[in-house]
Amino acid sequence: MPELPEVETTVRGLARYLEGERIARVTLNRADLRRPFPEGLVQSLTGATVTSLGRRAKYGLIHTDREQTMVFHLGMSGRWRIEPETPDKHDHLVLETGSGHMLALNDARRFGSVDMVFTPGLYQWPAFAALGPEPLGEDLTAQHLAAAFKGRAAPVKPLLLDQRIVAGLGNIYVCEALLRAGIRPDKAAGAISRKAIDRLVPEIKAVLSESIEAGGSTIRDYAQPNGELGYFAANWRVYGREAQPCRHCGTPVQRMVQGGRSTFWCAKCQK
DNA sequence: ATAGTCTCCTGCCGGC
DNA sequence: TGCCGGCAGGAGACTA
Repeated sequence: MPELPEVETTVRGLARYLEGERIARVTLNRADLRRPFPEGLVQSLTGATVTSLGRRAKYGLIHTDREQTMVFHLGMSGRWRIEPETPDKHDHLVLETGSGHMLALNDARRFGSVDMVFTPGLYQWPAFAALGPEPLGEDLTAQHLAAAFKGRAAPVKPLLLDQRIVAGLGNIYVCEALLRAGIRPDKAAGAISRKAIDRLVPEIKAVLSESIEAGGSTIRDYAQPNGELGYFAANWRVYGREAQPCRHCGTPVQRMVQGGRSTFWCAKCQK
């Protein structure tokens, strides 16, 4: 499910149930996701009060009053289920708050992760230290991307999925941003003009912002027992639309595989 | 350093 | 109906 907008929407939804709340009970229903749950996770969280929530790239952050932050990643299939009416076999970690809310981290494929990190050193944590700039922040500039692309023979699309270059983009929004900027996904990154990069940066920010806004407007859905939080597929211009007309020019959308992952693009709009 | 491939895991969908 | 292959939002470990 989750790219940056989905994680952001998830965090905002969780905040309504967790911010200022004491965690009364933590239940682990298995020992691991992608990696084992951290040692002492239950003990670290139980009795702690959540001071605030946040997000870095595709990671959600649950800060506690013990200088410990629970860092979660949703992988491919992760989601939080709010007040689930019935347990699900993929509810791997369950939090119960002092005021009786129940929140279940559900992840069928278990590509996600949970870590507890010392809050004051959070951004020196190795996984975070390696991340590139937040795409919605001021650090993602055309200059930054131009420097990252310089001399690179690799196609631009897989490079934009590299979290060291931009932190938070995933397969869907990279496809969408490249379409909007009119850049071929298989163009060598180093061959992309500064002018095209100047178009790309605002389109990255726009597509992410629009998606967060759409998510925010349907945040009510998030609180439903099934915990579904969909992508806003109706707004996609190319992703998942092979052979359907490009929403800009009507030409059938193409699909190709790059690095083992599907890329959707328009041969007419993207040069 | 860079580029490309493979893998983890489960669920779903389409074809036969 | 049931089986099988292919595909899926991510990312890290490999290899050349």
